[in-house]
Amino acid sequence: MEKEFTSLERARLEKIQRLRSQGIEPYPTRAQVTHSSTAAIQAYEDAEAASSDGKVEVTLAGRLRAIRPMGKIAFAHIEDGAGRVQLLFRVNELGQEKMDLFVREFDLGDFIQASGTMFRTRTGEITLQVKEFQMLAKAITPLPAAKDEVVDGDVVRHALLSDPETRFRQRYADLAVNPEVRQIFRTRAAIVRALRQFLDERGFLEVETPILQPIYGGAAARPFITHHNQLKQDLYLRISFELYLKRLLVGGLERVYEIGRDFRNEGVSFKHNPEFTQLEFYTAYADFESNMAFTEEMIVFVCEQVLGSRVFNFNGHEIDVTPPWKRISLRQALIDAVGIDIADYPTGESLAEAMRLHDLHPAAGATRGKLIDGMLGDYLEPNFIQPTFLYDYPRDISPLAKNKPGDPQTVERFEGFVGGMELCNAFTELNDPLEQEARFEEMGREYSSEDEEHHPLDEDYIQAMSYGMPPNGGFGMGIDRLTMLLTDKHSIREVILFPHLRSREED
RNA sequence: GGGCGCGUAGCUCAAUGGUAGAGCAGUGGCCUUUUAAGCCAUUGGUUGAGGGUUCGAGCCCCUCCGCGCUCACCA
Repeated sequence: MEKEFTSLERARLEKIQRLRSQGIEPYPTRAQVTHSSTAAIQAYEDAEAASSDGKVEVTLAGRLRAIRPMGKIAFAHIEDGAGRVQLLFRVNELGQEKMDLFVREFDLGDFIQASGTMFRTRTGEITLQVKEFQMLAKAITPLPAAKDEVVDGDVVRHALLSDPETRFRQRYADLAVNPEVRQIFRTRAAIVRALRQFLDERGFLEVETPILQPIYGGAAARPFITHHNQLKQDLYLRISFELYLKRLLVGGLERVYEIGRDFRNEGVSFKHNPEFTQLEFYTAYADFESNMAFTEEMIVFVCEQVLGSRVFNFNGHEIDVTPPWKRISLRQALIDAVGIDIADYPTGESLAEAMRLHDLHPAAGATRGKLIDGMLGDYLEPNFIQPTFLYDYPRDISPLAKNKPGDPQTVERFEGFVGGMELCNAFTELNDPLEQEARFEEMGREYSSEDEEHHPLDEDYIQAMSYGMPPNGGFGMGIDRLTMLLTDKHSIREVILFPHLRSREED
């Protein structure tokens, strides 16, 4: 397919030709940089404070974000990873030929390098007086942004790229013109770093387990299927790490965690992307109860590391993660919210009938657990704005969790909610191999084999458990959603660098 | 998958069914401390794609593509 250039791009291609005809390489191999933009400004301020006469000589590099030619002089701003700094080009300093070169052939978006002396302009802005400059990389396509304005020291961008489709399809352009987008991903990295530090300091071992799996499991989700050609074997992209991580407990690794990608072949929404990042950890001799306190401690640690605060704003709410978080049983929460005591309805049929009496609409053919889960999502989750642990879940939607003693319908499990979203999910892990096998078979009966959430029986997992698995508590949390909370973004696409979009048809 | 909305210049946006426009960017010119610099001139469009109605369609109708919101779905 022949690439078609716009008139703006053709103008810049002609500039490349002109540069080359003058013996100037528009994409030189190397740059020499002595200071970042902010470091150069700092160096000048330091020299000023010391009232030294020593001139601050620097070589800076960055992307041209503003040019203001005024005849015999021209002001420009370049932006680098640290910030932005003004450049002053003067014909007296450079000569007419170099001045013309800059004004005629350099464009917004080009990467350039400039050397000279730092000084302060009449308006007080610390600026590089340019003695030498060169092109580092010519931009052919103009950046999708208008010029910047500086108001009281703050950069105000006009006509900034806002079309979500372009922003996500051409995330590089979004990042290039929207600095706050870059900040989201710095925050995201800081969150992951804080989680690792927290777990590493507590004796956890970070591990990696298979992404390509012969049997998927550990969650109720439809998998992506792929194929190994040479082995002639279908494989699944993992939907969770759970079953592999717990195998490691059998092997004597008592505290393990993994941060990585899960893949679920389901609909996309503001809080669902087909691939997303998950943290899971498993702790021998822990249980769901101790995991609640551990979760509170971990989230507080992350917030303090990343935000320097336990309080943040999300979607117009001030959220405070200071422990203890609200704790309420799923049963009690549903009594409060919809007036149904699930303990009174031991079967799916009776619960569905009760829901109809309360003018709710039970999904046809759903199991008791799925009905409860449905009410949870509709009537509980959106209202859990402040951090809340919901605990004691129905057994039939939790096939890997251990029974609550004395209550055969309920398992020791909790989910943590913040900002009206499920953030994490944890339970006391089932470690009885015979019961685990029975649970898988139970699932097999209740969910038809056509059901997308049908759980395949992982015999090797049973085999592992039969060697003896220490009692343990497991935990899973969506990193994307935690990032949404800490950056006050309300769509998962904002916190994923390259979110999934439908392919565009070539024409 | 259903419903609602959106798609116009590189970006942000206008345009009762009646000649497709503005700001910024671009191009040419003036301009030696500006900062969305300013001033003068000027280029730029298959209005997402295709079909239909009409004397005439960016606008009305149909199909398709993409995006958003929402519902369904989602341990």
